[in-house]
Amino acid sequence: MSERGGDRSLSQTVRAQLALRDMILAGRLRAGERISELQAVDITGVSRTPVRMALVRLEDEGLLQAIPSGGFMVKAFSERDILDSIELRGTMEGLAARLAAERGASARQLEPLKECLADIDELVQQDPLSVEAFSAYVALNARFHAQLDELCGSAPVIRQIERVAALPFASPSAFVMAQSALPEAHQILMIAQDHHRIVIDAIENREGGRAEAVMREHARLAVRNLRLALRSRSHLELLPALALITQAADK
Amino acid sequence: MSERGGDRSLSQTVRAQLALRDMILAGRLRAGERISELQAVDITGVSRTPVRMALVRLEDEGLLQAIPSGGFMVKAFSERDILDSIELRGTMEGLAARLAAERGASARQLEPLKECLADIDELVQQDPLSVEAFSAYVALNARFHAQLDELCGSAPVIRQIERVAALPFASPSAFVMAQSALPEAHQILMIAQDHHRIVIDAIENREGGRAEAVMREHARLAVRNLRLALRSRSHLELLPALALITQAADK
DNA sequence: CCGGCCGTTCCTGTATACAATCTGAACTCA
DNA sequence: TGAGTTCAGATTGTATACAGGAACGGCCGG
Repeated sequence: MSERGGDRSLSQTVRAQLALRDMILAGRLRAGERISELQAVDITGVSRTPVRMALVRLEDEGLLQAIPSGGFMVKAFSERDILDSIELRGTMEGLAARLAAERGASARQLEPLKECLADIDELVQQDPLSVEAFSAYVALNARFHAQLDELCGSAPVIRQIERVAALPFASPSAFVMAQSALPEAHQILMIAQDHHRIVIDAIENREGGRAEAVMREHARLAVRNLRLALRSRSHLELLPALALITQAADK
Repeated sequence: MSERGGDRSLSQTVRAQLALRDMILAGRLRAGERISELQAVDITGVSRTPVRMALVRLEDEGLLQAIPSGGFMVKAFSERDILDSIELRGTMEGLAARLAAERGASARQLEPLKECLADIDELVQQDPLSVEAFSAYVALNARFHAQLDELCGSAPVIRQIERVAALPFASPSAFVMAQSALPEAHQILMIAQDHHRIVIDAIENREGGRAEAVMREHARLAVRNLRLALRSRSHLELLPALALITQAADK
């Protein structure tokens, strides 16, 4: 237990990146706060070179912001930034779905999607969903979205979707865990699953407009989840990403 | 003339980044080719640390691709990647225009846009457009798009648009210069300007759907430009970005 | 008492040395 | 002859030393 960063098979750069990201998401580095390289060295236990690399990577991941005079600070997000990021993801996933529909997807390509669909179906059948069920849903949901995005067959589109979804509050499953204690949870999950089913149907029938529209609306479920969670103030500790929100983001 | 990289006021990292990007865009580093740090040091004349930084930045700019075992290679793009990137930009600019329309833009905000519109009007009035006029158009067009994107008031949206437009073949003015010798040039420019006018009108009247649709179609003009230029095979030297296209992009 | 100037201190940007890993080729053995 | 192995070269990942510059505090002058 002499090394601090955990698994020694990872490169120092990746280790530093993970450690710093965890710190930021945990809210231990507050938004707007300048994060010096030396400080990051102390946190991560690696030397300045990989720390520097990790900071650059976190910057274009969107969690850090470069300071003109040099160095980085933790980026501040407004609530609106979050909503816009979700809308942005929905728009791009809508594009991906439309392209998939217009260009056609073979039965072979659709098969894993349908399997995923069935798995989720089975999951949401249980009426009182356990926390473990929510966890499983998050994983399956992520897989479904990834496979769906792949269907468009366009590397640039996939790349951009991944970039947006890398933000902790814009990923398809960002606020799923937050609803695990809400009464509306089960209903929302079933609606989400209906969207999943519809988009596959639309792609199968080459209905590009329908596929696009449903994916856009699908993303907006995340907004509903977020609003519900914020309103009921329940289990906010399940949303570490909210530490990044500032009431008045300077921008 | 002792220094190689040019302006000494820029940081070594930026200098290396510019030099390497120029080399790539000029096609002097072919797509798929591995680019070693030492080689980059030779090219740029700076030491390995800033070179490494520049390589990382060029990777998330999208021009380079990380090799699993370490290092980077010049990214290869298919013709379809280019078309998809343009569609992607159109989709996101459409989102920005829709948001601007839905959220409303004040007369004060719209004023610079209208000025830009008038400037372009004046430019496209000349019937045989000079090469200088095309250059001026590129600048004005870039300004118009930047201001339009800003109108949505959403930092995440603007950020993503900029990331896509950073690709040399996806920017709003990527293929304008290529048409400077085409007979259809003047007509296309006038159509583009009509799109500009329509989107402003739509935003002014809070017609979100119309604003979005016209921006999507507007981006597709770039596809037409590209196709025309490729078909006529004229002035391909005006399109340095095409050096990145490979017939069969390995992906 | 307040504002501007100067020095100190910390921080980032850059260069380079070292270590570990990967690549490639030649050589040997079945 | 072909495949496996081992060794050499090169290349990347990491650490650290050094230099330039910016932020901060104290001091002096008004």
